[in-house]
Amino acid sequence: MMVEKEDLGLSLSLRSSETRFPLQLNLMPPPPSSSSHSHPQPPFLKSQWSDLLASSERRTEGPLLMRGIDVNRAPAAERESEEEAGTSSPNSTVSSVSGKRGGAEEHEAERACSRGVSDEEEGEGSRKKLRLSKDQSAILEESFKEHNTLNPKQKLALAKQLNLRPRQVEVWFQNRRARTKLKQTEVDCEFLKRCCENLTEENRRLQKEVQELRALKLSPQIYMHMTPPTTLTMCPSCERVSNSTNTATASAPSTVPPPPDHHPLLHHHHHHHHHHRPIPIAPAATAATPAPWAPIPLRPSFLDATPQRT
DNA sequence: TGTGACTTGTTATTTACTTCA
DNA sequence: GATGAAGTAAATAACAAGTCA
Repeated sequence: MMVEKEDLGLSLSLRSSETRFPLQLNLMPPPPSSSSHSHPQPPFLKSQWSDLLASSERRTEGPLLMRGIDVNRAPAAERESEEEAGTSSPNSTVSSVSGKRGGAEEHEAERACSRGVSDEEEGEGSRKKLRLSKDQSAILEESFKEHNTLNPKQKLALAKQLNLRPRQVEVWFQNRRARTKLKQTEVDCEFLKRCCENLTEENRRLQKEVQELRALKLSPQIYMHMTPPTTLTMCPSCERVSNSTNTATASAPSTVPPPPDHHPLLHHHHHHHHHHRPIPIAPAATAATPAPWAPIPLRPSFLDATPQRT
């Protein structure tokens, strides 16, 4: 299933109700919908669909309302049939006809039904569109906020409530999911761009700082005034001097002058529980030893790739 | 431009059938 | 030969992605 395909890790949060926190990437698979995926919908009875087809055919005989809500309004008998079919033992997967499901016919029937007009009336290749009323849209939106997928029962109930065909409700939800996902992808993309910019700036700043520190450490004046790191060190907190090679400490206040150029970042703050350890002022990284502050690439590679849909 | 409807491809599930111990 | 488990192909539904109008 597609949902599983998106579980590769960068699946985006596509729920409109989750856009209140649009920067969140949904790395988890969506909750298993209660749709009939795991419990396939029982086939509609052929007789019922024959009736639907017949009623659909009959509609073409009378005057047609091609626009507005009337186009969507299914005959009462049809709606009844749909509801009956949908609510009859949804977990029953046994087909009475030699194990084959009548799905293709049902699908075809529903599609024919969903057109609202006959093929003759429709003309070649034209797509008749309805426009949902505000109320219908609002109810659909509300329902979508609650659950962005519909199980057959919900679909039928909603269709009945809205005087729409189940197929229309289904299409609306499919379109809604797709467009929500698109918007969410755009939002996430914007967020990632901003993240990248921030990180780039941060990286630039840190690299500059590293360069300054290197310059300070390499500066000969500093070394002239600095005690070798293996001899005497002083804890800046308690001003005790210790020898790095032996642990004997001088209780007297240190007479070692502080380095003239005391950069705060060179100063390793010592807490009292380890204040007698020497301050490790390491020599500058040589060419042989790679610097631990190897620059981070300014631009993550994943942002070079344009966001593409799978 | 927004959106309802459609087509196409993918995936999961069910069922019938076959093979084998 | 009968039987049950395991494997497989076909049919189907639901969905995403893309497109049309």
